[in-house]
Amino acid sequence: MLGYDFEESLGYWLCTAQHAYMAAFKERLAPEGITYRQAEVLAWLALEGPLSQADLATRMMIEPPSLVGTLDRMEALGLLARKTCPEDRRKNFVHPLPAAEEVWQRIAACAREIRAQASQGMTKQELATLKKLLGKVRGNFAVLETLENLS
Amino acid sequence: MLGYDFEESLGYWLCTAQHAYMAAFKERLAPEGITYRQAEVLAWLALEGPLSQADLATRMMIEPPSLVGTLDRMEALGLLARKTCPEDRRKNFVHPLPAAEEVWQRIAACAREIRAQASQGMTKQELATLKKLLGKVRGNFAVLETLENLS
DNA sequence: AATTAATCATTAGGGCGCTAACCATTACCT
DNA sequence: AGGTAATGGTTAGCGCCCTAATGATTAATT
Repeated sequence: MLGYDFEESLGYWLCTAQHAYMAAFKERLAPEGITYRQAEVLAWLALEGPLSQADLATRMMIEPPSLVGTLDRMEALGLLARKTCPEDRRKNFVHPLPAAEEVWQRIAACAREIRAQASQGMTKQELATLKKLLGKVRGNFAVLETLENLS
Repeated sequence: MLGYDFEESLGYWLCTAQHAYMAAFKERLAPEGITYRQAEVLAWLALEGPLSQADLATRMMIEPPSLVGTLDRMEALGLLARKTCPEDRRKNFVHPLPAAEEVWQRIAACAREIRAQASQGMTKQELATLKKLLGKVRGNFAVLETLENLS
């Protein structure tokens, strides 16, 4: 039967921890009437200003087609607007609308709460170690992607 | 603008690390003609034998309706069969079929490879620390769920 | 200048997640 | 026994992920 032993696997711990984190985040977001991905769009726009859809998709680590539906819904909600770039008329720049500002304020508060809750009972040392090791995990896979891009 | 600073957030590291892990896993699984969730079904059945759909959903940390489609597809592929339980005719027990065995062998090998790659360049100490801290994160959210269940 | 190649957004189609609502079956309870 | 939960699986409807293919625009080539 070739037992696999989930508990031993790093993937298991990674998935359950991330699942718990995201579930808590989504739960806090629900009363605000917004989804996680919509919140992330507002976050990136708040941080970097208007972005093209391709740039936004890169930052969110999804493919451009995956973004279309989310932007459609947010546009319908009056949270943002797509404006074609005059210099390159292929591009749409995504602009947050005034209604987005107050929503973003509440969302950022949620994010900070969740962040604090996630690291409860951890020393600064432990937190730094955790981030460092998670970065190492990501790096262990990123190497391969780089090599693939060279072929 | 109330900057949020993604890099500082534990959630950011958690999501990117998990994303890299899962992307690599799915990529290895694709040539086997199977998806991640289908692989997970086979894994649980291999570990615990036939399970009801509700029990399977609990282990996979999803809701029972989310499992229906995946099981339908696997049944169509001839990987498993649903059999109604004689003692409680509400329940379906999910049984792996012979075709699933060879698939599971290859999948388990993939899982072990990814697992090894994820922890490359880490000492046993670091790995243990990482698992422990991830467990702590999960625990920080699990507490709340428990309290909610009491209300 | 005209053709070819690359880039951007979108649609189409499929996989997987959720909640709410619906049956069928079983458990509980007066 | 008979009515009322509670449980197990399903459907319906929506959100979000992917790849492959399309149309529009811009860049690069010859």
